[in-house]
Amino acid sequence: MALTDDQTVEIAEIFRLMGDPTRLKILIYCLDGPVAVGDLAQATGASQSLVSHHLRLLRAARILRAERRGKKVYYTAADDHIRTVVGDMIDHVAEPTEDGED
Amino acid sequence: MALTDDQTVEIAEIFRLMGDPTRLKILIYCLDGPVAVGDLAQATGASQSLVSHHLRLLRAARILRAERRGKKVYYTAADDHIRTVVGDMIDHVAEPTEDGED
DNA sequence: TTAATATATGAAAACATGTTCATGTATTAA
DNA sequence: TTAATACATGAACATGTTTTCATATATTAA
Repeated sequence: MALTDDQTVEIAEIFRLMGDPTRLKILIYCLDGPVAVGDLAQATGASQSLVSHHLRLLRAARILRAERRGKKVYYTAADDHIRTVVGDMIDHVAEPTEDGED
Repeated sequence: MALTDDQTVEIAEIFRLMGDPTRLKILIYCLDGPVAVGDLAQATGASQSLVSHHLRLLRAARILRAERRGKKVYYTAADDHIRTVVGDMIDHVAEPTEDGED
């Protein structure tokens, strides 16, 4: 399968956003269902401000989607592709390597 | 599934490495079989030096593996998890979004 | 050995990113 | 309106990353 240059850059951008530990933690917490910003800050141990900054990037890239309910804003994974990619990577790290070089 | 902090950081590191366009191009070219460094430089349009620098990072993270044959060094994807993750992401970009927000 | 080819590497320049702090906006309740 | 809660954002600092350039190492051939 051949990708255009734009598509490659687009994919790289998504991987890049997943490539920061704080942001990845936020993303993983949002995989199973909507989580409020405050709860994400608590769960990750990051400041509310930092979580908001990261959420903005994840939202802009359509990795997460936001939904306001009253005072709180809840974030969820945008689609199942995201869930699958992260799930595969978790398998990659959890399982032993093919060639036994662990 | 709960991940340790170390595992999260490890996964983020792999995503981060996939998150640069030049590096991702190199990785994608290596998915289907061994490719020599010079050919990667030609295919990506990057300098030989830059390709080598990126290859070192991808090799160190066990995303790619190197194999020398004579004067040339060939690089391939280290295992099928990598192929799957990149494949899923290609699907993610190639296919329309679930909610039609395209 | 010398020359030619192929790849790797160290240092520096140019650029990008994560984080904090202070402050701004939105929502609800009194 | 005022106060309280929840989240968002701009500016600045600190740190990290990508890229280039020059040079080094490895392999083969003459």
